[in-house]
Parts: sequence; C-alpha cells; structure tokens
Amino acid sequence: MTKAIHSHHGHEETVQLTRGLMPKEELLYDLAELYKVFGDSTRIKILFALYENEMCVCGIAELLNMTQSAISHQLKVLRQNKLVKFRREGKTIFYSLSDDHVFKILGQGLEHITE
Amino acid sequence: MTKAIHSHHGHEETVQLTRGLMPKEELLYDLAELYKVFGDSTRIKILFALYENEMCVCGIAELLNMTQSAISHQLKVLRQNKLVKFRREGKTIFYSLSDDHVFKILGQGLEHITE
DNA sequence: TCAATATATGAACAATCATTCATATATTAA
DNA sequence: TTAATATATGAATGATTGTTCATATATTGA
Repeated sequence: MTKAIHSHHGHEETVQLTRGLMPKEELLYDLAELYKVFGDSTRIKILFALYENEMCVCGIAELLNMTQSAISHQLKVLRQNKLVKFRREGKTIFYSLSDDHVFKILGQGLEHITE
Repeated sequence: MTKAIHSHHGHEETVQLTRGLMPKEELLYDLAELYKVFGDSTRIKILFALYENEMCVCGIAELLNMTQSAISHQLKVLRQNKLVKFRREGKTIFYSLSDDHVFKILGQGLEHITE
C-alpha cells in the first residue's frame, strides 16, 4: 500500500503505511499539527455543528453559548487547516465543513473512545 | 447507525453518528482529549515506532534522540489514555501499542494530510 | 547488603494557546 | 455618507503543556 502524496509543505513524497517504515519527520510533524486542531473541545463542537448545518458565525456563537470573537478566532484556525470553507451572503458569512473527510476523522475518534 | 457505548467516564450512553444530533457535551470533550494526545509530534513518533516494534524506554529515547525522562513522561500520557501497554522483563520495560485501532486513527489522519 | 542499570516522577521554566476586550473592516439600508 | 450589523483581528492574560534537572523506585548481579 504505497501512495504518492502532496504534503502540506508542497512537495511530493511516498509514504508507506505498512509496518517497518517510519514516515518522514516532517510528515509526522504535520500529522501532529492536524490532530492538535481537533484537540480542542470548542473546535470539535464547531465541526459537529457544521456537520449538521451550514452556519453563520453568530449562529455558532449562540449555539455554543460563546462570544462571537472566540468563535471567529477558532474558525480562523479551522480555516487555516482547511477543515472548513465559507461563503458570504450579505453581511453574513456561512461556514461549512470543507469535505466529508473531516467528519470521517471525527467518527474514527468517536469509535475509539466508545470502545 | 446507533451504538451503545461506554465513555471514559464510565457510564453508558447512546451516540448517533448521523447528521442531526450533536453528541453530548462530555463526549465531545473526551474526543478532544483523545486528539490532544495525538497532537504532539513526540507522541506521534513514539506511536509509529511502536507500530514497528515493541520497544523499551531507552530504545525509544535513542531512536528519537531524546532524554529517557522526556520519553517516560510522554509514555505516561499514552498509558493514561490506554494507547500503549507494557510488560516488564527484568529491569527493562517494553512498550507496545494497545491495539490496532490506534494505528487506524493515525492512518486516517495521514490520509487526510496526504490528500 | 551494595553497586549498577532501567524507569518513573515532582518541581521549575519556557513556550504555546484559548479567551477576552477593544477596535478594525465590510456590507447593507437609509 | 452615516448608522447599524456581522465578522475579523491584535494585544493582553491566565491556563496548559513539553522538556529538563534532580531524585526516587525497582530489579539484578556480586
């Protein structure tokens, strides 16, 4: 099982997902960075909220009972990691998950903690 | 798709993995805690190393070029989250992944960052 | 029992991070 | 253009966290 891939740093590599080959230092670092994004309950809640519906910033803030500023800061992190996308409609900006892959990762994690 | 589960806090719940139902606050918190563990490159490296071989603490320290103390501290985190198990052989303690599930989670993350 | 070796752990420190507060930017309606 | 509204963002702050250092615990062989 070998795959040609594009890392976040833009160059191409080959990754073995089989036993016996430790992925490159940089790839492991990127992987940790990705999990770090999921490692905050506010961001997790935002992602789950967006799985249900596309939502505006103030909608998320209201749902999670947090300030608009806090949500905006976290949405920035999610945006920078390409986990969410957004569209503008007048004054309002609607956020949604950038792809189903994001939810798959959450599902996998849920499976683990629920044994 | 409904599953009866045991949370880390020891009581039974029901979780919907379908659109339209936000998991309980506490479950989302536990999920974030799990990802937090994966969100450090030292721990990620340890997990990948253990996927290849069962290893002793000093072996991991040597492989990652880090102090025994730093590795021990991180192994404690992995132990507390039940991601690794260990056995003693004389003075040496060998660590290994607690199950294949752990590596599945890593594989899923790798898939995401490699597009 | 004592010395040597492997591992664990508490305290301290620096670095990172989530939230808050104040304010800036962008859009719309008047 | 001005007021109102939605969102973004820089600075400050308190909390969390990874590593180091010193030391404790556990095992083995002498």
